[in-house]
Amino acid sequence: MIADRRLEILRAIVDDYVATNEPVGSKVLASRHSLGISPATIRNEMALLEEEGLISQPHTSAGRIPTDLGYRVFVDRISTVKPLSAPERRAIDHFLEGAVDLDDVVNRTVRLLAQVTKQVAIVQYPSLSKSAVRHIEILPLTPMRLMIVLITDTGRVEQRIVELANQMNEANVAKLRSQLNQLCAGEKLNLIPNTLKSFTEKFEPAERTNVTSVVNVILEMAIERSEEKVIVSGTANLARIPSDFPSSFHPILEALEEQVVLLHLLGETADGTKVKIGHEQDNTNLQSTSIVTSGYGPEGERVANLGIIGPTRMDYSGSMSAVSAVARYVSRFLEEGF
Amino acid sequence: MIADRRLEILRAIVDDYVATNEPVGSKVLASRHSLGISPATIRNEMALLEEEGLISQPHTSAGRIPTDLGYRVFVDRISTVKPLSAPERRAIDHFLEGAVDLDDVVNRTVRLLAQVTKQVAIVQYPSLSKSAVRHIEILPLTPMRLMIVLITDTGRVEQRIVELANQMNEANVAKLRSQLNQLCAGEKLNLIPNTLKSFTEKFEPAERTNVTSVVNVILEMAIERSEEKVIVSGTANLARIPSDFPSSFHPILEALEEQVVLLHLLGETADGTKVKIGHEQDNTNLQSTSIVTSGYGPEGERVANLGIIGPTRMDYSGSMSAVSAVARYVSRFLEEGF
DNA sequence: ATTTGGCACTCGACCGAGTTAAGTGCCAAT
DNA sequence: ATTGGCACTTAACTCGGTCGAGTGCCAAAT
Repeated sequence: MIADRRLEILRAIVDDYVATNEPVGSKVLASRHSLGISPATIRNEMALLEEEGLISQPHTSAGRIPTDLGYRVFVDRISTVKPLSAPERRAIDHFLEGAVDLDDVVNRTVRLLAQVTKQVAIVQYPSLSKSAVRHIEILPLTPMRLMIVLITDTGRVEQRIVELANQMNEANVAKLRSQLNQLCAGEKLNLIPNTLKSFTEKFEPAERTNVTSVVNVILEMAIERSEEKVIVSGTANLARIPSDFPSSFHPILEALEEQVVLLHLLGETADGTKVKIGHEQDNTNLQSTSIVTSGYGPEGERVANLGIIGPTRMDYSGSMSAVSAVARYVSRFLEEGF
Repeated sequence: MIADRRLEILRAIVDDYVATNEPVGSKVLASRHSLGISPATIRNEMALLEEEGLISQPHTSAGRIPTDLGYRVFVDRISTVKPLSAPERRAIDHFLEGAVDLDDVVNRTVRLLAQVTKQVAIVQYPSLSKSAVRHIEILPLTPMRLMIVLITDTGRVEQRIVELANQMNEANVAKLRSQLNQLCAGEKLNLIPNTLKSFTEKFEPAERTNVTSVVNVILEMAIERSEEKVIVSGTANLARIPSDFPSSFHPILEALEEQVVLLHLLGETADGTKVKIGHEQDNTNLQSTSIVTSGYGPEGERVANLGIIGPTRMDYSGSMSAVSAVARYVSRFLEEGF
């Protein structure tokens, strides 16, 4: 069990280090924070904190900096919810006013998040598989070519073009459309394959080839997990303080360009705000960074994640407040519909 | 008029500097390139090149590096089309196979371009205003809410949701849809406002409110220049060689996040491949960079731009070949349709 | 008249020694 | 248990000296 006073000192070290970006020594600590104890006492406590692996010295004659574990303890046991500033509050309350479609919502969100936290923001599109079909539209472009549009209840719209083997007239297209909608409307996407399993069987052989093409495209749109899209904003913030990433941030930028990496980073969607610090992450390119994520989407059924990524030396309280506030607000907005 | 031999020396300096990233002196120049003249002669010529403002010395006892003007002369008068390597050729010939929609095409293009040139790639979506309406679709979501989908002949799809003041039944929606398509199909987007000018007048006052809402949304979609979208890939390449951007590349990353800046950067769409070098650009944040752009789209009517951005010290021949090859290929692909 | 070798000169990069300042650990005194 | 004092460590900075790459210029060679 760690003594309270020692935790208080850890907090002071984290606060100071985050603010100044310089290892903090016992003397400045005593003078800047009024802890009521002398530098010598602080030194004793710091020795113990170091023994526990919560802080370390870059070199013998330098001050201390928190380790990843130190930040972890800070986040879990010390940090308090930092209330957002009035302007931040105001920005978050209004940034989605007048958003026209899902793209717009996601784009505004990622930009706001980057701006408020001064970090790199990441927002995942509401995952298709957890949402339900609102409408399927089939448009004849030419007699041999259809456009299929799939609209989900999260406001997402996917379109594909399908080439037909045989001509298909307007009437048949209309019939197909209404049949498909009758079957699929309101159905969860991951159940669609099951729903359409025996759909093609009802058709005449002459028509069946075309119908099969259409159904296959719809299945593709419904299943396609790889379509889980992620967007990023504020990469410039990485370079704000060059010393944050001593060994060049080329690898970090590289990682941020890979959809797969980002998806893995955001992790499983779930309620609440989560933090991953430095080496707690698998990706070796990102072990000098921390991420703060939160699920969002309709109450009780989080449908995607959003979050920020920055140096391990970040303002955790502020980032966590901002991320969860934005997630809450977007969730509410999505629930209300556009 | 600059003597041929002097140009030959300029070429050698550019080649060497691009390859090594180090100021090049008269001795190495004489040994690496077999120019048939002694270092002393080269020194004399270099003094003249410097007088003309084509090269400069970082400091008195260093070799020479090309100035922006030097690169300009290199690009205009010396550089030859560098044939693409076999693997590059092959990559460019196949990267669009199996692309499913416009998003997919643009995304693949930007990634390929970044990969081939090892620079930051920028691709503009085919501009709406120069393309024509292929189809307008209206879907009733609820009796008070419609979704409008606009499909252009460049394969672009825009959707908006519109709230109605009064209910509207399926039959009326269908009527409206067919009337709108009759009027607009094949029409250039920038002519749409004119086409629909007096459209609402034909309707009963009871219907007119709803029809006006719908028409307004369509006009919004047609006019909306700000919807000109640009995507970027390969920002990690900026950080590949840190010394390329001595004074931190924070400002560059920042500029690359602004749609407006990117659009301005790509400039007017036009045929052919264009190069802007260093200070030839307006944006002060980007004066340590050069950009290579090319228009693409159907023959004779270029509809958007794509290009790359990198340090002024870049392989201009290679970049220009790659950019124009990719532009050519995408144009052909778009012309054929999906 | 051009090219070339030679030579004195310039200036950043590198090296090593010395100094400074921040910070520590330990110990004896409170 | 806390504190002031003190010896110790070490990165960062400074200074002088050397080294080497590169230049410009001039006189000799072609």
